[in-house]
Amino acid sequence: MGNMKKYHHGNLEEALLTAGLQEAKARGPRNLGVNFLAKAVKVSPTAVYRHFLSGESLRASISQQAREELARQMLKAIATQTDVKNRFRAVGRAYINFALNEPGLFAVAFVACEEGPQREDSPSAWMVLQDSILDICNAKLIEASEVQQVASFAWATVHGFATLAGGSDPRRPKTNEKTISDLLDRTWSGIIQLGSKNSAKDKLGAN
Amino acid sequence: MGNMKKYHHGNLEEALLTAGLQEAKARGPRNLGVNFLAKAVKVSPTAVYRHFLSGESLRASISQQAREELARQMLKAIATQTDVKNRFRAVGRAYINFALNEPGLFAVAFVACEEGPQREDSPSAWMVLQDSILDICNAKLIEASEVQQVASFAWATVHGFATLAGGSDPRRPKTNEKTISDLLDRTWSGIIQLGSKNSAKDKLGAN
DNA sequence: TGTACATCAGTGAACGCGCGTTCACTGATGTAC
DNA sequence: TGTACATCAGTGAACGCGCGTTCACTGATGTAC
Repeated sequence: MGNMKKYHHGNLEEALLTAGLQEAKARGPRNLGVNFLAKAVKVSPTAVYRHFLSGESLRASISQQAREELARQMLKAIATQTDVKNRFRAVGRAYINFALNEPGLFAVAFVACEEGPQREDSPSAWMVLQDSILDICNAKLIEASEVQQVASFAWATVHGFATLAGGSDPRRPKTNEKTISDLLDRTWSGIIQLGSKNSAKDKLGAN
Repeated sequence: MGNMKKYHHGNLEEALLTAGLQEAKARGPRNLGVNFLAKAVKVSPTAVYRHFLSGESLRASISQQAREELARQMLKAIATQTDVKNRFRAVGRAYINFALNEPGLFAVAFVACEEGPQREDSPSAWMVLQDSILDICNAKLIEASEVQQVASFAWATVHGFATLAGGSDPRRPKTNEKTISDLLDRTWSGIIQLGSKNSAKDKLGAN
């Protein structure tokens, strides 16, 4: 078997997703269509519809896999860190590194899909990031009421930098160590602000 | 004249851009092609090539106009503010408001164009934001050496939030006043960090 | 243990569509004499 | 002031292409008896 030409493919669904991810790595979201991917896997376009409702849902699945790959890299980066602050930095850095090292995958991960995936992301990049914020809360550096706001802020900063730095704009930010480290420093400052929101209120006046 | 059917259109270039922006407002980047826009302006597709080298360069021009509209709204928002901090907040808020109020235009403004525009953005959203950071520097709240880093950080945060909040992700951040205000507070904290980088270094140890 | 048959996972040809772009052309405009 | 002509800005038909999707089909697989 193995190299025998088989009529039945074996695991076409997985093969399509793999081909999609490979193409995403190489060229981004441009070619993630039914005909293209069917050709890549040496299968007729019709066969795709045995495994996906439509081209759009195939794309949604590929996009989800890209997000999950991002989440895995974030988990891997966080694994070795114990300190709350370092855990957050590791998450942020992994997010940014993913965007810089795999711009195609990153773009595909966040293309606007008409159709959402039917299962939840697992692991979920958003959850990994939020968990790192919850850790900060557990360490009493922020309050429970702040968690959502902080998560939005942190996510926005990291995602924005990743998007801009990985883009084609001539004004795009530098991507050296210093810039990224500085960005995470400033993000950390924004997260804990002036200790906590309450103490900030006490120490400062209005505005 | 006026409602007379003219063979010569008059100002087809401008008409194409206007139609493109209108379509961008309504439906985003999906339909900004030669055939579609030619039809919208009631002109044969070929006529487009009298004014643009290719469909791609037409798209690049539309995208540029969208960015310039963003920049104008930022300028308008900043006009009434004198305080450095409020000027920055106004810029950031205008950026976010634009993304929320005109998601189509915002998406078009930042689509990855293969081909860059031939003239510089004018006004340029990036420059407006950077100018607001320079103001902060002039007010001695940050140092000249920090300006680029701060600009990257501020841009990333605001752009990231705008992108995520305007997207379709079910986890997307809330877009109420409180969330946005909090985001700008935290961004401000990150900008000025602990007063200035030097004083921070003095007060804190390594890491 | 072998055979009949339902089910499943593919094939291959064809569809209509919109895309960007080209061609040879023609109607309108403006300028030189 | 009128006419001839170059130039410019459009027309309309046609290209090849890749897209998503459908159709009637056939080869392979697995299960019942």
